[in-house]
Amino acid sequence: MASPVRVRIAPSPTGMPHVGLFHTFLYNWLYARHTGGQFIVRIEDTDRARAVEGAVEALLEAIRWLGLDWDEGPEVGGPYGPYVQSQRLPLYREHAEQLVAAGKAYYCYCSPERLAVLREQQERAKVPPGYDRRCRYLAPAEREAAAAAASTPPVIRFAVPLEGETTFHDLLRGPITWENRLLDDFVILKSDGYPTYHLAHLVDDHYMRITDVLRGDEWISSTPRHILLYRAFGWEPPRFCHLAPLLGPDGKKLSKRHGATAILDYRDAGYLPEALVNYLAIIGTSYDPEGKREIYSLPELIAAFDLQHINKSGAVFDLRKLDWMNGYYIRQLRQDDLARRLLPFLERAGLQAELAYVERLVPLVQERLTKLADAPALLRFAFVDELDYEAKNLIGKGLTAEASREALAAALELLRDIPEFADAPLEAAMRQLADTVGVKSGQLFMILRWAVTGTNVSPPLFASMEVIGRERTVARVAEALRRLDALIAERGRGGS
RNA sequence: GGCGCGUUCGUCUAGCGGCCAAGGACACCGCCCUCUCAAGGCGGAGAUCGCGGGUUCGAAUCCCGCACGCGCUACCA
Repeated sequence: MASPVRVRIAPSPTGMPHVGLFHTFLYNWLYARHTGGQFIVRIEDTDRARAVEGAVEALLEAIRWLGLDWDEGPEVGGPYGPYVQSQRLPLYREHAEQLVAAGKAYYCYCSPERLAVLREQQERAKVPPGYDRRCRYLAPAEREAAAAAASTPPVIRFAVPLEGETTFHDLLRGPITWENRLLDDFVILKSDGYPTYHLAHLVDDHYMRITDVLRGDEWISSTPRHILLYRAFGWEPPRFCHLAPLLGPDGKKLSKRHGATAILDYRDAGYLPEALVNYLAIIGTSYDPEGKREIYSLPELIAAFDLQHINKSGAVFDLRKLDWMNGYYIRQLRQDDLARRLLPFLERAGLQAELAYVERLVPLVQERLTKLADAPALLRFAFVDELDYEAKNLIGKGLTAEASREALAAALELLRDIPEFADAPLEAAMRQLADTVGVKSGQLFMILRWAVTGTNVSPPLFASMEVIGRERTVARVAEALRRLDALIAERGRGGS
């Protein structure tokens, strides 16, 4: 390759960074890493009306959380900075005026009101909407009069060639041709002095030496304008690759109304960054020539990434597959690693614990978790002694209250006396006890499950007992016995 | 309306003229394992490759129409 690949992601800070952005982010990033090129982050904050406080910070935080990075951009700087467009304003004005001086752009004094009326008329007349180029043909005297009459500063519009067509080559889709007459004279510098995307991204891409633009396919129809602008400046355009969007379940472009789309929400819900990266990377493309493998570490993704295998059509973001993948990644984690990651989720649920204790809990839940945030519900019993359940649950399925009580009482004895209070011996002893008492082991176990964990869905019973220890187990079973006795007594008195 | 892009199981994908009466993954169903829930193992159902024409000995793969979906059509990106 002639020169190293330089790609960029150029988000506008108008909200919390979401999965769609990171899908595009990842493709750019992987492309840069695969080719040994550079990856740049540039903040496109030229829309002052839609700016959102904290969006840039959230973006950088999300990048770091996912385990990704950037070579040039905010915080790290670089040779072509600044990397925030609002800090480059003079550059854009200068270039817009340069085009005006060359007769390739012009000041437009039309008011928003006139433009609105114009658009309305065009809609009614069913003609393609677009600026009617009134200011393009103003004589010098008329221009002065218009300038004097205008209440706001003029915008600068690009003078699109009236005839001919513009073609560009898309890396994914081949040549795409547009008739110039379909393009109107778009604004490149707004009246507030800020550039529009069309001007700003292009000037920056040029000076930042961007070689490849991988962006959403909603930009396809704007690309001919960009090509025209590059030509007007006499610059060589970069290569373009327009990516299909991520879709919601309804087949429309993924957006907030589809539910959780902010990357950091996924972090807070207990998704692992490596799982999210893997899923985001895999969706819309493929890495395996056999078409079978889907689990890839970041280094493996970098090695396997290939522009040629990106799909041209939009892909539905499937939460269920992400869930599966997240659970898979959780299962692969080392115990101490999972424990460390679980800590904040337990804490947030009000379950305080030492890392060492959580490490002992991990084997109980590791293969049962889809998300880290699922852990507190499953492990609550290991932190809290007051269990909230109804006494009638202590009556075994198909058993009488009395028979259940007898089994529970016998189990309590056993728990007090058993020499080794551990998983295997406990299970063996309890099976034997069930036999001698005359209940099925499954019946006994469920009674004990309620007694010890307060639910009917829990981690394996005896391993759970071992972890919370003899003392707490015995106390809970004793408490269960009291509740069952109370229930039996109440029934004896004629209660239901 | 105009212009553009797209179209393989419910979803993500493999496929780049014969190896495809279309393979894998998620989800779903069944069986096994099993102290509940999971995990795991095995198996099943699921796409006449949007439709219609061509080209070819042969098309999911090439060409042309049509349909449908999505996108753009702002002093938003």
